[in-house]
Amino acid sequence: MADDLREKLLGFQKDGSRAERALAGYMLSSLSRLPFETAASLALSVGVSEPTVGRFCRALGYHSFRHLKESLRDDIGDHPWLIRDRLDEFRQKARESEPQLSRGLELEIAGIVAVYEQARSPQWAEVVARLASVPRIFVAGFQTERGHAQYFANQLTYLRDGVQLVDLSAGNFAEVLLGEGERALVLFEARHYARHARLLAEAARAQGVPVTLITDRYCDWGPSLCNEVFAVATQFNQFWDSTAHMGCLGNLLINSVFTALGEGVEERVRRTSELYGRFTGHVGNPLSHLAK
Amino acid sequence: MADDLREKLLGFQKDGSRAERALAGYMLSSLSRLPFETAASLALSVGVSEPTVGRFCRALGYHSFRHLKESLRDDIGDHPWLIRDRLDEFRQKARESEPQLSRGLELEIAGIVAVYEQARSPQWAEVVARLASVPRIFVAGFQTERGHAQYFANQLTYLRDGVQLVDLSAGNFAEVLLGEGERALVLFEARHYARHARLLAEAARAQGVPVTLITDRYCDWGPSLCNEVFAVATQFNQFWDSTAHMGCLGNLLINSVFTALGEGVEERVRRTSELYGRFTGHVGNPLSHLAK
DNA sequence: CTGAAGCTGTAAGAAAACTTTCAAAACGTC
DNA sequence: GACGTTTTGAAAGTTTTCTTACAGCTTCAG
Repeated sequence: MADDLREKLLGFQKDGSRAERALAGYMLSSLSRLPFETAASLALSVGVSEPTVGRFCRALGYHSFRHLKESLRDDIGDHPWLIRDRLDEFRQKARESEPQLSRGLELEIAGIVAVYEQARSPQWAEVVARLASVPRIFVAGFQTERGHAQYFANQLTYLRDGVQLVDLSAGNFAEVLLGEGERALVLFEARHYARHARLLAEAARAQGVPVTLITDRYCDWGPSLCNEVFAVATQFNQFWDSTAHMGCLGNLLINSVFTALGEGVEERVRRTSELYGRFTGHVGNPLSHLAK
Repeated sequence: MADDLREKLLGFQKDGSRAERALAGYMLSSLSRLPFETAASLALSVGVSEPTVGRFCRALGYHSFRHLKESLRDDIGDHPWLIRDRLDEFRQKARESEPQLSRGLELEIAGIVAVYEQARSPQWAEVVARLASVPRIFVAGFQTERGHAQYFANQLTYLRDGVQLVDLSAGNFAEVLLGEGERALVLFEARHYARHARLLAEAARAQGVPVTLITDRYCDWGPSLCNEVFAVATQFNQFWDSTAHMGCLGNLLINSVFTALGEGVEERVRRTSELYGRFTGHVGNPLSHLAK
């Protein structure tokens, strides 16, 4: 839509009336500051009246200036992007028949970008260093997040020794809390299933075990109990929350650990995957695509 | 000043009251979307009341949420607010130090777009119709894909009766293959762990059970054995494949089924989530964000 | 268990943002 | 320059956003 918007603005800048040209020009030159503007502030800056701004927005195809801003939010717009054509096409086709799908896609992309942005934070570097060095790592997740924890633990096991998925069925967290030596805990948690995760985090903290939390944006206890908190987007214009992006983040984390571990790790990956092959019959080498 | 805000938020995130922690956390994790928010939209997202947002802003030293936004504009002038600009910035900054990260993000976005494209296919509509109508649904996944299967089955159980995760520990697939009545099978599979999945698909096909396969782009047996095949991207310039996007696809599928089921389903979701609450202590209603 | 302090939400009211109406100004056409 | 059309702004109205007042709830010390 921003793509759309930009082109329309350019059009008005050429062929519009006096006020329209002025507005279009100003908006084009300060697109990135638009979210902070209001119809009144724009009117003042450009030197037109407030109703004119409103009319202009309607001429652009929006309902109001508010609506224009709204549609700018999370809109990846006219970026010269790798898949731009496909994205454009999708959005165009979906906009009429399934607008909520198009909106969901935008939110999802924004979520992924946010994940990758976190991978460049200092926090991230700390966790990676820890997961690459500490002798024992525990991974936990409850309810639907158990799947993420399991996936994460599995993958990490390919890279290094001493990774263990925390088992709730014992009814306690003895393995995490009573162990000896340096440890670290990685916790997957989402809003609706906080109880166990929180208890575990509290206990781990009390034991001096560093805790890394991967959660949604609504966790209110994470920062006070955990060493690092990474929040992923969970609302994609769907009927309820999805924690799928935790998988993306976890995966990216694994990848960083792989890089941090350096040389020797590839050998371990090969051996681990051989073992899997022997006992459960998988096919191929997970590193095969690197052998180019 | 923006760092000021950031630090204050971090402080509240740790030591604030319940509402303050929640607000601070949410605001920190979506700082770049803040200009698009309003006190009301924030309140809705975080699950607090509107006055609480106002009070919190005053505690942060601003006069109102409007005022906070206002000063954001001046203070972090060149922080990218539009997702397009954030992408730009990410690519630019990552290009020198972590080029593979930037490339990974591009691939990941392309993957998500591809997932959403599939949601508009005729195949998709067929699966959705089936999952909304058939009395019994079996979900299976092996190795790392078991997590996805479990997540999918859990979510689907919120919506309807008769969903069952296939258990491999029995050593056979009797529940799927010997049952009576109309059934459907949803299978999560990835390249390296194909054996079980393929056997199961073959057997199901022989029994006339329709099979929906969610897999990577390297599955060569899917189309000949399954009624529908959805392939997700799995290579994101990382040291090996990630099946995280299966979570996105599965989730989108669930959402379509939700829509297809129509009216009555919301009541079931509420009741299911009550049960979860009673037995495992989750917090809140997964549909709460729909209560507008 | 009790009471006080602090936190939070509801409901109603104030302020801001936006729209509508209408008349004046600008523009183009003859 | 006169006339009709289009564009624009002032003023008043509507909706949205934020604040205030107050009461219920939670928490925590005694």
